[in-house]
Amino acid sequence: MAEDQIDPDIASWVLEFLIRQPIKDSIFNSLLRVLPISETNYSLKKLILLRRLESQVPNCLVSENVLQILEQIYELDQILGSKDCDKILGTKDCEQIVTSKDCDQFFSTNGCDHILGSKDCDQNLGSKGCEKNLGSKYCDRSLGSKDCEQKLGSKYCYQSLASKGCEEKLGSKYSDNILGSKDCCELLRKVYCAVAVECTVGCLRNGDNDVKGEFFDVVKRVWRGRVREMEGEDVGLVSEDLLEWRDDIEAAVWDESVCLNVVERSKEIDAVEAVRMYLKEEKARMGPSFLELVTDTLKSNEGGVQGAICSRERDESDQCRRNDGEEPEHDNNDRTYEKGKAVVVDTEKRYPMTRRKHVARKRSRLVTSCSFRGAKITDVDESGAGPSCSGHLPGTPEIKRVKEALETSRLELHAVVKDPLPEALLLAESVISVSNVANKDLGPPGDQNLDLPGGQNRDKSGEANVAVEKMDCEPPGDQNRSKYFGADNVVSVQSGVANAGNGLCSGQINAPKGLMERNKTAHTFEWDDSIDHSSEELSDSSNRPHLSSPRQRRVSPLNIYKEQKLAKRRKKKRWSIVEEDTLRAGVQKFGRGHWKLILNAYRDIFEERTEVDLKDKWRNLTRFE
DNA sequence: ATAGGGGTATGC
DNA sequence: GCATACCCCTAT
Repeated sequence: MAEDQIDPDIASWVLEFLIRQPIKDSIFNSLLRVLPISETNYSLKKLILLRRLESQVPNCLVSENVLQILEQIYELDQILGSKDCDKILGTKDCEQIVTSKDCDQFFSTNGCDHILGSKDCDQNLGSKGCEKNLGSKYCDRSLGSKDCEQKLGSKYCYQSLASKGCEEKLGSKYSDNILGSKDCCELLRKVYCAVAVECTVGCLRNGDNDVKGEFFDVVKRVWRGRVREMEGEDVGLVSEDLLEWRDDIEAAVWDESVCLNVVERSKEIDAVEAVRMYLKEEKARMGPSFLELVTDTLKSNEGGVQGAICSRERDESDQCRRNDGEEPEHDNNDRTYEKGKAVVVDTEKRYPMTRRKHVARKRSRLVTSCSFRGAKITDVDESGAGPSCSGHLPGTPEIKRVKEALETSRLELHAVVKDPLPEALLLAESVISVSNVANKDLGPPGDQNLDLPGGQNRDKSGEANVAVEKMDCEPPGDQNRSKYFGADNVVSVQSGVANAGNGLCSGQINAPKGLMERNKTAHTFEWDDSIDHSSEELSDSSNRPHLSSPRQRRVSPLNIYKEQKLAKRRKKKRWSIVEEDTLRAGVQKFGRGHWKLILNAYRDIFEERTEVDLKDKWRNLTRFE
């Protein structure tokens, strides 16, 4: 793992938690950009796709975009459902899933311009810089198998990443929850069929002048394109129903009576409802987020942590440690450990957690100081803890502290909702903080400081420096967001966020924001490790873990001039086929001239486009017609 | 928010 | 130089 990055697992926990919350898509996009997500975290990717899917539903936006999402979900299901993860991780399948295209979607390299604070990425940091920070290079560097093996050792890889013994490690319950089941695949097929039909026949019902032309275009794109391609590749998403509809629709292209019949039959299909049902099913299967599970477990089981820790005391086996080569080879009673080294708590032994045991293990070895891509998330409570660990067995007070810290952070997360992004980071930090409490109090570290060997990068001041600026408030993606994933499971904490979110953004346009939309006001600043020791004035009076204000990178007047000059004009970006098709579909659905509506409806497709761009492009597309 | 004119970059 | 695509400005 690179030194200056937050632990990808922590990032994924945060995202996994927030994805179930009614947070605006734009904010979530920002999170996706700043948090390092493992390329192999397929379940999280699936959650992201499900959220994208859900953001389409409330506005009845059954478009080809929905088909694309469903196809991606299916691909992820295939990977998640595979028993031989080794095969997946190194194969073409994997590459297909984690291609640069996906990186664009998940990490939004375009948004990188914004995050890095300039309008011309090439000029200031270059596309290389973007890739380093967010793109595939970054992923490769921090999570790629080669690096992973070097840094973490194969054993750790085996534990952390989806591995051959996936089912064994994760437990059957977890597998059942996360991995795609046959039932769900069947449901997915039905949804796909319904959406494909709706996409096609919908334009016949709702279209205006050039109904037949548009219908034929959709037939070409969906049925002769997508469906035929899938059929050729024997993709399981293709059902018999789908093929029957394909035949009927093809016939409808040439035969008016068949066309009328198809339109009539299609009325029996409610694609939006089908998507809703599918989402409901998936939500029910996935259950609560890991963080909620942890807090619930801590609340319900007094002896959970203690048991785990005791277990650790007893079981000092190497499998609990990271075998990363940087780990000093001394036993747990060695008092010479540096502060910041993390203790390993084998949560699997006693922790009553039935799912994600692999991450539960990782949770317990969180570092005292964690970097966050140029920003640092550091230990908050340094008081009273010396450089070395006490080495004593944990007592009830320590357990209480762990629990209270986590619970307090959880409540604060929901109480302060003006800025969800820092909240997410706060949550991540709180997890780290809780871990720190355990680390300091629960004995010597058997594990290593994961990211900061020797503790060199630690901020001794105890402040948490996260270079993320507060973002503005944008309209909620949808009022129906109160029905987010896992709503049943997060009743106690969700309402606050939902209300506050709606309150903050009330009165604004209730247009759906694409999940991958970049936030125009969000930006981060480059961290300069060499200077910062000016934390005193930034320290928060509150006891909770806090995030300090970002510090802006110094920019020379020459560069400022360059930026201003370059800011005058965006970088030219060619329209993709998908964008063009989506624009056509949007015009067909909403009508020409409703550019803002179309943009909002397909925000994730029209990344970086404005309504004017859409208008101009339509002008170009129709210029010679 | 949208429409239309015009500037600029790019490819031929 | 021309055509085209993309982008920006401005009037409505």
